[in-house]
Amino acid sequence: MAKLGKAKLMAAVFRGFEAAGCTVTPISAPGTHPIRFVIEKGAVHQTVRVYIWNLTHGGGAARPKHEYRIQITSGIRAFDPEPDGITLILGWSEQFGVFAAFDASRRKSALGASPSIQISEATLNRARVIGAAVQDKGNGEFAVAVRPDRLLGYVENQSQAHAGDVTAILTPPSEDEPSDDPDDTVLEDAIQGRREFRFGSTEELAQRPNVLERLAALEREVAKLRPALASRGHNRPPELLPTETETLAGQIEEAASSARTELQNPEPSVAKVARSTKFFRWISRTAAAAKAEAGKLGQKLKEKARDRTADFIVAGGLFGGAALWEEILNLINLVTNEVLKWLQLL
DNA sequence: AACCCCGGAGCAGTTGAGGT
DNA sequence: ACCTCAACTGCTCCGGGGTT
Repeated sequence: MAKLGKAKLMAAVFRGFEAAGCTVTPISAPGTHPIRFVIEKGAVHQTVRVYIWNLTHGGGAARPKHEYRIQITSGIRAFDPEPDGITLILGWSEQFGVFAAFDASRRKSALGASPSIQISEATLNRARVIGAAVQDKGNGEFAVAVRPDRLLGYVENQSQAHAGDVTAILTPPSEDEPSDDPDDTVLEDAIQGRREFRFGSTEELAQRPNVLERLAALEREVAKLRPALASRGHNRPPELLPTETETLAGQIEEAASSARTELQNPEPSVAKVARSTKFFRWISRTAAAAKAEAGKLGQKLKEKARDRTADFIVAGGLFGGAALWEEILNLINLVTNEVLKWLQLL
C-alpha cells in the first residue's frame, strides 16, 4: 500500500478539517514535523499540533495479520504538548482511508529509539464503515480510528474518545439554535454534567431493565440487517466505500452497545448514555423531518448536515419499502423515551 | 549521496487455555 | 488450585530501500 511523504500526510489532515467546513491556517514552517496550525469554524478556534506517520503492518510474518502500527521516527524523543491547544498523534492508512489516533495525554514521557504504537485491523475497518471506532488496549489506553470526515469531531471530543466513547463523534454537530425542547435540555444537562445524579433509588433501579430491554430489542432488530448486507458484500473488495445502510446500522449498534454497557454498571456514566440517546434522537428527527416534508425541509436538512448519513436518511433510503427500518426507528423512539424516564428518576 | 522511514525481527512481559 | 506453555502484545533496534 502506498506510503505517503510527510507533505501528503499533512495534506490528508488538512483535507479532513476542510471537508468539515474548517479554515486551516498553518503556523509552523512548511516541512517541519510536527506541524502546527489553527482551525476555525464558527465559535471553534483551536491550535493543533500534529505528529503523523504512515500506518503500516506490524512487521514480519511473526506479527499477527491484524496488527497495524505507527513507528515514531524523525528523531522525536518525546511528544511536546501544544500549550493552550491540542496535540494529535496520528497514523494515516491509505488502505483503510482512516486515521489512527493515539492518546497524547498518556504519552508524555521520553520515548525509546523508535517505538511503535499499535492498533488492530478490526478497529480500522469499523471506523471505515461507521466513521469512528475505539479499541481498548487493555492498559487503560484506548486507541481511536476516525475517518477524515470525522476528524473535527475527534478533535472536539478527544478526551471522551480516549476514555472509550466515540458516540459524540458519530453524532453530526448540530448547527441549530439551542433547542427549547425540554427533553433536549435534559439530555444536554446530562452530557455536560450540569447537575448531580443519584443512583440506587428503587424507581431508578426498576427503570434500568426497561431501558436495557429496549436497547436489546433495538440491537436485535439492527442485527437482522446483517444477512442482507453480508450477501451484498460477498463479492465486494474491502477497499470500496461501505454502504450508507452499513454505516447507519453500525452507528446505531455502537451507540446502543455503549449505552447498554454503561447501564450495567452500578454507577453508569450518565453522559455516555445521554450521548447515545442524543444520537438516537438525531436519527429519529432527521428521518421524521424527511418523511414529513420529503422535498423542501429535507433538502434544507441535507444541506445543513453535510453528512453522508444524514444525506442517506433524508434521501429516503430508509423508506424504500424497508419495513425493517420502520421498526428500527420505532425502537429508537422507545429507547429514547425509556432513557428520558430514567434520567428524570436520577 | 545523505538522510529518513518503515519492514522486519528479537526480546520481555502478560494472559489464558489446558493439563495435572 | 496450581503449573506449564503457547499465543499475544508492547517495545526496541537494525538495515534496506526510497526520497530528496
